[in-house]
Amino acid sequence: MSITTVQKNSKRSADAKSEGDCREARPAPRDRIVSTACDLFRQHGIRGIGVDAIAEAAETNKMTLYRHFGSKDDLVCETLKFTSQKAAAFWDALETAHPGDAMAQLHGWVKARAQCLTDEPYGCDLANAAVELKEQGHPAHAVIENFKTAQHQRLVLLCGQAGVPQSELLADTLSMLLEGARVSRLAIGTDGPSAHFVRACEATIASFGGAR
Amino acid sequence: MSITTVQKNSKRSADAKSEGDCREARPAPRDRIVSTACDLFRQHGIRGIGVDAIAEAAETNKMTLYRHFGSKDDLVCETLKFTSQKAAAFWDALETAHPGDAMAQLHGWVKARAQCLTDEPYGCDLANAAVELKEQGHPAHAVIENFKTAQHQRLVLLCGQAGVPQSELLADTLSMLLEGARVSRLAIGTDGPSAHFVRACEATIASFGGAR
DNA sequence: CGCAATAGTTACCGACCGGTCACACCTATG
DNA sequence: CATAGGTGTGACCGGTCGGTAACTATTGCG
Repeated sequence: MSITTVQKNSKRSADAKSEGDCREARPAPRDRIVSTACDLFRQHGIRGIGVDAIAEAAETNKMTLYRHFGSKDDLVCETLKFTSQKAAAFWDALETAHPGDAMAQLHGWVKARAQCLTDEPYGCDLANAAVELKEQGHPAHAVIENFKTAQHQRLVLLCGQAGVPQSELLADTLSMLLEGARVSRLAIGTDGPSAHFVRACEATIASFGGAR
Repeated sequence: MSITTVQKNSKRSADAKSEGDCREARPAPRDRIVSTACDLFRQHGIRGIGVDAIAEAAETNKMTLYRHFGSKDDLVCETLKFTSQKAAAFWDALETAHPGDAMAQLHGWVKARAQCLTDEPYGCDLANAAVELKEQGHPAHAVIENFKTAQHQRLVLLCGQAGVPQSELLADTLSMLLEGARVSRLAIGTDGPSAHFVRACEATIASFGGAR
């Protein structure tokens, strides 16, 4: 029970004097909260973790949390935006890895997404939030829709640049394959359909004339 | 507030005398609870609705609910089994619609699933439960895994009967397409990739040599 | 009829939830 | 040194949650 309370207060004053320069100066409370909330929402679900537990895990307290975020829903939105921003870097890395070669980028997309499937078996935070937050008009829905639409548009663009005929249908297919692989991975595990995500994607791309 | 409390108690005694035979004798409490819980879990999420609200919506009370189900988790499992059983009837209907013609059944599967996408925009109850219930060892996970595995095996069998080469990969692909279409439909709406679910499936089947 | 099983009612419990308050604390800057 | 702003602390609030107890009402069946 009390194991979770490891090291909390008077950390700055004590450590700053005893350990001297223990740099890597830990992030500001707000950043710690967002990052920690991200993890805990993933582990327990948005409804499955309380703001008090989040604050404690972030080595701060509920009052500070509410000074930075107006409500739990607000915090949820910020964590989803946080995840979205990290996803944006993925596309940049893809382009620098295969500059100018859209088809190679497409195959790289498949490979990278397959890696995500094994590295992050919890699925997509945004999609999971969409499943969990049924309340109509919840502010998170806008964040989710923007993110998912943007991700899909990037894929549509990539398929178009690769010169594939019916590029939009290919992008739709690949989007559904990824989304389905993630939820299948979560529901049945590694031995389900998601095991053949790469083969399915490659076969699909080839059937669209992407072999050349 | 009190609008929800429409007609509750002394229904049997009063109505039986006044209205005479108002048959269609409403289901037993247990069945009403399971059916109602199914709907409410869909609308608000499993964690988003309380047992008290479920009992009231089922025109009974919490005490009766707990006489039939050991806990809320138990009720959750029963509702998931209930949904699973209804899904089994789907496959029978598919076979009677196209007896002996596996390829026609496969195309019928696509069509029927597309219909589900528009009729039931909330996605798959079992998959949603898998997303929402993160607790390790939750009894629902076994129900979900059994159901998803069984559904996929039926599809594998169907693809095999249709004489498609690489039938298992085709089944995997179609499974992921369906699962992805449902979550995409839920996250982005009707204009997302799920809009082209049928075209994606048909193109996939054709590319596997299923056109003959 | 009389009995047993099922169902309804009310109240209650402890735990936890999101959110707020008042107040003490620390640290950087002037 | 003094001041101000961000931070930590603990108590508190009303509400809701899952689950239980005790008692009454109703029903079906021998």
